Amino acid sequence: MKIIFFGSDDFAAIHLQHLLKEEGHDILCCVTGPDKQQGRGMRIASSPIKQIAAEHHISCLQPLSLKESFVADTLKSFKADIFVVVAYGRLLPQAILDIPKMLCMNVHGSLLPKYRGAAPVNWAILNGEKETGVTIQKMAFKLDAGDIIAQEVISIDDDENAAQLRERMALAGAKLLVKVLKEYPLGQFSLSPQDETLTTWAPKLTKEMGKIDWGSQSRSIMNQVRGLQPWPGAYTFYNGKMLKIIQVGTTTEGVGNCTPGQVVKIDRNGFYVACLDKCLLIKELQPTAGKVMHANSFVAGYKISQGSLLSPS
RNA sequence: CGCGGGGUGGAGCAGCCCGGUAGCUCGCCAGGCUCAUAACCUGGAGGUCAUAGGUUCAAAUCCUGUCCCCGCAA
Repeated sequence: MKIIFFGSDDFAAIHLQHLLKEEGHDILCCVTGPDKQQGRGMRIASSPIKQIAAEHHISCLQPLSLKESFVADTLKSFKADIFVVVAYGRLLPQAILDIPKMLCMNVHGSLLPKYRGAAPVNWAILNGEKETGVTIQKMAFKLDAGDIIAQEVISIDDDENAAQLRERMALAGAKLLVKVLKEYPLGQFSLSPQDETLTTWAPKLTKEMGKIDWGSQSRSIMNQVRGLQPWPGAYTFYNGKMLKIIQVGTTTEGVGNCTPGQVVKIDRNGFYVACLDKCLLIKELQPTAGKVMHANSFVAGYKISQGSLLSPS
């Protein structure tokens, strides 16, 4: 099939790679966001999609906006069968959606109509879901509201974080995508409309969401730590310095007379911090300017002891 | 040239400002105590102080260059 691929991040990259490996598909062009200055030193970085496209000698469009007039014209000139859109990061105008012969297809990281929006994987974990999934939809102009072509349920492991889950889902999504394209070579996809009444949203994450309130339930803090990986990460402060909390575990340890955020106990596994209901075991963290380290290393070097206080600022 | 932190035995840190003995918590090895232990006691091994040069009687420490790592911000 003649395909034009829209995407930007690593999640999209995995899908693109699977399509490239598959016989019978012709990736005519990739569309991704423009290069921008980013990262330490503000160097110019390009998306993983652009890099893969370059390796495979596929042309790459990086329009600032899809409304620029040359974009639609260029895309039309390829006479593609399908547009595949994965984590592209911006809405496709109707004028673009109408271009491909068959349709625009999107892989979304949730079981639509649940978790429509930018960060479905993170929100599933933040909300403590036990399972989520990937959905392939025929794109409509309304965000993530298209008819469903295929879905696959994926269970969420109890201490899996969003980065790990996302990687598994990218693989599952890529395989499902390849399968769907193979099953319907003529584009006669089965389409089932979404039940709008079941719609929930997964809006973009913010830095602010990462701030840990030790006065919350330990389970919800654990979900926060898991769900905000790798960005923005859950963080707290010790002696005025920010600590990113990378991995935690549940415990049965009570909080005693300790106030939320206080270190109740230290042992081989890490250190135990008082939350609202019980303690949370800190296993792995990262101080500012430091690398990710085991809690024990942190205790050794930063002189954490029973009664030390982690605070929200 | 976006802002900032850092590279010191296997791990994490202190020492640097104010040059002069290699320090702390832990791990590791050996021995001891104990019914027993992730506990406790004693002893031990292990470091070109990132790297190149400079200043000095003397540099982890002061000056200059280089490499590498990380946080913020975007």
